[in-house]
Amino acid sequence: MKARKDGKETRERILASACSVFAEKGFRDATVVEICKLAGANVAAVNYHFRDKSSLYLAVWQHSAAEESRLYPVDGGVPREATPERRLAGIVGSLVRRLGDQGTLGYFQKLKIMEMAMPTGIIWEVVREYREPFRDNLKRVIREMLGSGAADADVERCERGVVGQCMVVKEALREPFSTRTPDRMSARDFEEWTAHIVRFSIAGIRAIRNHVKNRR
Amino acid sequence: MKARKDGKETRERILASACSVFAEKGFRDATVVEICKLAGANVAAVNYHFRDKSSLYLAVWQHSAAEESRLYPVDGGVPREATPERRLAGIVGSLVRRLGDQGTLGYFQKLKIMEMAMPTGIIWEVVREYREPFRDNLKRVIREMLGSGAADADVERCERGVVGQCMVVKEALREPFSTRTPDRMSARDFEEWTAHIVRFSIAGIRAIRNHVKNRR
DNA sequence: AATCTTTTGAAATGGCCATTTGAAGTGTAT
DNA sequence: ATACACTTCAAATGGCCATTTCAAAAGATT
Repeated sequence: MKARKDGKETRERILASACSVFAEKGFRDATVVEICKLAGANVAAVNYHFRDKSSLYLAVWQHSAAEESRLYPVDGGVPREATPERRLAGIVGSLVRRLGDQGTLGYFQKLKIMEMAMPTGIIWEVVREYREPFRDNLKRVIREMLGSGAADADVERCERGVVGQCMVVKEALREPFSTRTPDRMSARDFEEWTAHIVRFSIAGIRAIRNHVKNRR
Repeated sequence: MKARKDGKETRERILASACSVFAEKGFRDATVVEICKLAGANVAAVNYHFRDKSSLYLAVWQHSAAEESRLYPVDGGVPREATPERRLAGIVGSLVRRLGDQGTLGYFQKLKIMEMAMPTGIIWEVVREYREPFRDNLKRVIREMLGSGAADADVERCERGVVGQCMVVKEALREPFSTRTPDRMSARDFEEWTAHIVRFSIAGIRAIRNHVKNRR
């Protein structure tokens, strides 16, 4: 009946603050007080708009996952008919460009790493839903490149390897594991990383293809 | 003057419990009460033997890092005179075998991932000390394989890629990112992963070498 | 303007947890 | 045996934080 707009506004301010605070501190170390202070809202607003901290966290994930697959599609914008090599480049480009997102999505990468390292258990469903199409797509590309002789395990290992290479681009370059500040990475840097990973991986996958052929 | 042995014993029981509890829950979510209960000791014992929770965490890292470089040397047991390819295999083998350690060290890999995702700031010094020789060694191997035309950035990217591939072997295969249970991986599985990563990476590095040559 | 509903605010509640405290217990040395 | 330092213990302390509560404020509807 009575739809007030100010309510939705603070809801979104809180969601935005929650994104950055959760990403900075993790689910456990982020406090509701801090999120609300950043949003210029009262603590009770979290209860009112989201029920509790966990549900707020879930909302952050749902929002971010949806936004991410909108801005960085799983195919990287490369058409399905393209060669597998070009499609691989599209996928890696998407993965790496996400890391450099300066807007609402750069933080989400950190959130994902944290969740991988110490699962809260709150967002399993979301992850499965948004990750499965991505993995399936990447596996399909790799399977084409490997040829018919490849086993599922071969595909899986290559897929893991590609993702692993992309993951460390930014996250592993932090204290205490590095003294570099990855926040300084430019768009050019990300392009170079993408090109590197694609070149490296294409050669790697071909080597596995050859090995598989000789194995039989 | 008066050195009692029972003191050292509970100290070590607490240290052992701390290893597993910290690895299971992370620094923040692990509680002193739980650690002590597992160790069969009183809460105050942490204060007495380690000063506080942070120092206990530090002690866990110092212990684990020392143990790790003892059991899994940075060169993987391959002599310095061996070909870079063989030395690479030694390094990757060390990295991957660590993941499968069933003893006191399997947990430490989780701890490292957590610290990478959400640094506590407590153990920076330890990480730098134990990681630098490892990275230097790996970079040296890769530089040899890349040839003299390679820039530092090329070496760095390859090095990151190799480490990234190793990292995801176990950690990324967990809920919610996978439904596999990596605890079931056998020694054979780890060998296959090692062989895969080595083959993949040698081909990748060669491709980068060729590209670098043509670039000039 | 009067009324209803949505939204906000400040303070209170209750739980969890690291750390402290001071006394009691225990091995070691004289 | 006695004294002494080392070690353990149970209970208290104090801080932090999510969540609740209930009254006040304010948009919407008539």
